[in-house]
Amino acid sequence: MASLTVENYLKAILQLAAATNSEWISTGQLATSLSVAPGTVTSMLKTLSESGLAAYKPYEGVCLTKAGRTLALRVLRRHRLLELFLVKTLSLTWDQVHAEAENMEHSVSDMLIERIDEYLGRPETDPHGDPIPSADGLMRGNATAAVPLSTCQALSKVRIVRVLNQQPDFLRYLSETGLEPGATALVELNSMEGGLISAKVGRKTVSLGHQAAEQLLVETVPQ
Amino acid sequence: MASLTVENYLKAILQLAAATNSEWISTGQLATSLSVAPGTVTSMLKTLSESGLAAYKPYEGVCLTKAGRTLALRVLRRHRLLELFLVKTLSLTWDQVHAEAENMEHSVSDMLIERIDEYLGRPETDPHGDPIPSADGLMRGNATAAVPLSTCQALSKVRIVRVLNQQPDFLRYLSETGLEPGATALVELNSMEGGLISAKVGRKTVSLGHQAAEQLLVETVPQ
DNA sequence: CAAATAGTTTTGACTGGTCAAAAAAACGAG
DNA sequence: CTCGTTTTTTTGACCAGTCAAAACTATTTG
Ligand SMILES: [Mn+2]
Ligand SMILES: [Mn+2]
Ligand SMILES: [Mn+2]
Ligand SMILES: [Mn+2]
Repeated sequence: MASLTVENYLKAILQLAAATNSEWISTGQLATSLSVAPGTVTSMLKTLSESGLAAYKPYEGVCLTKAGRTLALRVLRRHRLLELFLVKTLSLTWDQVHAEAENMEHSVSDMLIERIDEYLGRPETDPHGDPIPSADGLMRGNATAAVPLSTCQALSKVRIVRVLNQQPDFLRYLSETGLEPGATALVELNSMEGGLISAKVGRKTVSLGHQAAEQLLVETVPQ
Repeated sequence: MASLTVENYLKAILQLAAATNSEWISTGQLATSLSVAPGTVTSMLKTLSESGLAAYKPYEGVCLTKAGRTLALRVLRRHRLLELFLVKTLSLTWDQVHAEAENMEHSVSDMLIERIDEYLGRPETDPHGDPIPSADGLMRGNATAAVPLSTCQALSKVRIVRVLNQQPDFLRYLSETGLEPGATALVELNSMEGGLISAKVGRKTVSLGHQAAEQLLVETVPQ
């Protein structure tokens, strides 16, 4: 029903809102995120508003309605299930699946998504640790108390649960060093002054800048 | 590069040409096949012609160029590999996969298709027995001497290799009766006058009208 | 062969999505 | 507050894809 374009706008609004902890998103943020001219966004926001998918206040920004949020979550669900499916069945790597899912998310039926969900055993997170919205339109898994690796003290034992920066280069670097969701690491050093953090992963010790370590969400593991 | 619409037109031209054994396809045929107004087709044919994908002669019709044929075959390859992949991994039925692949065929990368091809073991035919164009742009498998079931004499033993009519209802009927590609059948009766043909499939005998039997391509099996 | 019919192209219009550049509004120092 | 900067909206234009209906060709058929 909703066009590919509308789906992309709604998903972008949802994700920007999540990333910035604020319901309202500005025209400019959307334009940047979608690589589109600001005027283009303005006109699309009017369209979304007219179709009841978003509330638009000129010069203030946009906010999803119930219906818009539901649709956005459905697209996000398709996206994340597809990512996991491609990793599981075809061994694509986690740095490849995003681009692939970005296109496919608009062209698979609900029936197919249900089959994929079933096949994967109703997973809760995608390959990047991002939560998969449930079939009934809820965003799950925001309960877990994950914190950025950059905030972890030396000697704490942690498990990586989510990666926020999903640039392919960064993801490949993480794969090389073993810092993937599910892996556990022992923090050996966290130096404010040096701006870096070292952790033992497997038998190797890897060091990351704070900037990078902020992008890794971990949960602490009882020793 | 080529839009979804262009891909659909090219694929339709290719398949109409195959179905009618003639390079040239009329505006009207395309309009029917794509469920679009004739005038719409005319203007798209000019576009295809300008981009070097097809040769268009007003009032005569259209014919794919080398480039157009290559692109059409790539789309068809994606379509058929996707169909088989969905059947194999998610147990979709052969009457469901066409609709699904019709949309997905435009949104999967060459890399993904290569992975699927590898995963499936470089298959030569899709779930309907249609040949899968090769990665280097050739239509394979036109060598086999398959004939319509309707032409088979009584007492001949045949293997079903391809189904031409792919209406979901028809396909489901075939599944019920076991007349799927790969299955063998023993022709018990082929009556011109009665206009029907009976064959033993497994332990059951099934009868088909000639119209339906024409849609089943078979190869004879040495007794 | 001419008239009727069938098929095709043209015309004019519309929608959805986009951009560049001009105009307007909001913001933030001083 | 007021001027200059940033952000947003408006304007006018464009492209792809589509339709309905009129105009035109081609093909039948009497
Ligand atoms: Mn997308
Ligand atoms: Mn993801
Ligand atoms: Mn298609
Ligand atoms: Mn098929």
